Amino acid sequence: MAQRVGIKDVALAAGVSVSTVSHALSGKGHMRAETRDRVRAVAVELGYTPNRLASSLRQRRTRVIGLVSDSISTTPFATRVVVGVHEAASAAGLQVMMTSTHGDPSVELASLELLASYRVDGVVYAKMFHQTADVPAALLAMPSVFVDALPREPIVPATVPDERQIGRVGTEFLLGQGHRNIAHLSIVHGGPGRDGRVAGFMDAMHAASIENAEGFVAYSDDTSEAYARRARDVLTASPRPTAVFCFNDRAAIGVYHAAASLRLRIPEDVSVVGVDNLELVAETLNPGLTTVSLPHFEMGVWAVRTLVKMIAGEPFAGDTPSVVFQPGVLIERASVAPPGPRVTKT
Amino acid sequence: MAQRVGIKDVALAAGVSVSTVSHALSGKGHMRAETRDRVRAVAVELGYTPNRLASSLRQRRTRVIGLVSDSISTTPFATRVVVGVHEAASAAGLQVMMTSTHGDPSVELASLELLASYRVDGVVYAKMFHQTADVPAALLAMPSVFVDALPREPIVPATVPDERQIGRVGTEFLLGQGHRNIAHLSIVHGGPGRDGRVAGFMDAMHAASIENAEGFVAYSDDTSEAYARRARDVLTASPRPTAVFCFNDRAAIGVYHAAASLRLRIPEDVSVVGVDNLELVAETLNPGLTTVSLPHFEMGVWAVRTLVKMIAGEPFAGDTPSVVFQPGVLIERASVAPPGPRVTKT
DNA sequence: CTGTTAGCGCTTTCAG
DNA sequence: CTGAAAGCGCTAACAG
Repeated sequence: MAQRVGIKDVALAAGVSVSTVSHALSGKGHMRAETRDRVRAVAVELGYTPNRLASSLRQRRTRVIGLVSDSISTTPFATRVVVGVHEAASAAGLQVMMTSTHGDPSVELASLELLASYRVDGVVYAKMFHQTADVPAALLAMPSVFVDALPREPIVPATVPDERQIGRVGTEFLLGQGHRNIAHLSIVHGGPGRDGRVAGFMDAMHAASIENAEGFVAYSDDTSEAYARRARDVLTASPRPTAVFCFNDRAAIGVYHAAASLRLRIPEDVSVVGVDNLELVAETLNPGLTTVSLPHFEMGVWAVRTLVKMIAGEPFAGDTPSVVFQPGVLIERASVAPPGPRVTKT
Repeated sequence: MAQRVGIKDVALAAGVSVSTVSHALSGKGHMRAETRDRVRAVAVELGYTPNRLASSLRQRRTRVIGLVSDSISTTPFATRVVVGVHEAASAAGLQVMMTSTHGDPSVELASLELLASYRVDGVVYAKMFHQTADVPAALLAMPSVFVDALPREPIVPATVPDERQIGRVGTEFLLGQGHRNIAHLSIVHGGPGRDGRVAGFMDAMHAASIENAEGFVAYSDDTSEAYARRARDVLTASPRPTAVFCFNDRAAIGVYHAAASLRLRIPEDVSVVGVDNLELVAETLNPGLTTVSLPHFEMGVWAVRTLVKMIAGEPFAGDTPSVVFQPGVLIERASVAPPGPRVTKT
């Protein structure tokens, strides 16, 4: 059933040796164009499908990379890095074998060993929330790249979102619209994401000569209900902020709910900016949510591109730019307007 | 760098032959337990990672399956089948190589050939919207299963959502709450999804002895704006429906928007049920959307399970149950309430 | 420019 | 119960 015709059959049919067929098909070495074309013609005629197992075995290179992540779907982010990885891999002529570890170290180890047994050329090791992580020993045996995680030891290249820039971009947009009394609804659970965005918020506020910006940040648990409650506090402060920059889109949903219950209109009474660009959410919200898009797709692409270089033998030195920070980009929708005298909208 | 130790090294270190190592590791054939254990111990001690390329080449079986879909991310559905496929594959000891065709037949062909060259044991061929599709010739050479698509020729097993049941379930829930004047907001573009759900709607209405149910269905284009417009028509009809069953969650969003602009409260003035269970959306909506979940995960699981059987040699006869219809399940949130005298909610 | 030959690392009869 | 040997299908020296 499966491809019966092998390189031998092609050789036979074309009246040449197998090595000639191999050369003709791979284009390596020089040979008479005529022979090459004839061989190729015979190959397609016979419906020859080269056996990559055999060739990989021989060449010690599979053109397959592994993608191990702690989740392939808990969040839309995961999907975006997966897509980025696949697109870049496909562009580089690589296939990808993906495994999901559910965050379990023992299945992670098993996954890595499995990938090793398939002799993948390298692996992309992705986390779904920006964090610092140990480098699994099994990874050291092959080229690998971290995504959305910083290796505790700088022995593996990595890419993460530029959280600080993200905080700055979101805040600056609000500032640019004329807001000055801007609250930042963040999360209590610390980490690179929270800390970076808070820092970016401060940067922007300070740059705009707004003092005591620390006083404008509120901390909440990362659940819709908690956000809604905390947002209510924020929106009932006095003077009431004219805008709130949210840690993520979920927090923004909380602000929408709180605003609705307080009969505050968005964006007339309060502007809101999120982070994540969960498109489904941002577009469902009424009005649409202006938000900073996280660079998940880009991280996936960068990861396989650098992996490709490593596979090609470009050495990774722990001191060359081993981590790149990907910027976020602001996606403008309708949840922001200048502050001040109420603007009427239809 | 990559695993240097081969079966030979293990044999040498254990003082046995390679074939003994092979047997010891695979557990095939009988041998003294002592020898077997010693060999195994040596293997782990040496950090031996069997080379699956070699074994696959020899055994003519890779334990890898292909997953080709027209998109891996346009919709959250895609992700759910991908997850289902991965979970089931992993449970069956299979790896998966995924390729995305972007709906382009030529890249589809290339993908299929690539998978064939890697000698995958079978392939799951998935579409992201329920449809009927031709069977690519390249698929015939290996075991394969269709997902979310019916093959035009019944030569490949397939699984699709039971659209009619889905239509029925959504409608019956509303009926069960006491609604009788129920509108169905559907799409103008025909297909198994639309037709099935409309039919299910009719089934339920007729079973409840409600006549002229056809009159209750409205057709819209599948965009948020169009849905909102059409929903407005529906909600301004007289008598005004007390509930609307939507073709999908996007349509439900349209109803929410229309209701908001008409100052109708959900669920007090109008109940709404969607289809898809886009969780992000359903939970963002205020109140949460009650909706029928589509069986994408289940389809992915079913697909690899039947693929596994086919690979095992269980023949596929075109007349055995070659297509299975997966039911949807109703996910209850807050967008439905009994009709009638207005219920007050805090 | 083309053919011969020796493996890549493993599994599997078939002997011993 | 264990080992020797043949090969899975391909590539890469090396000859011719």
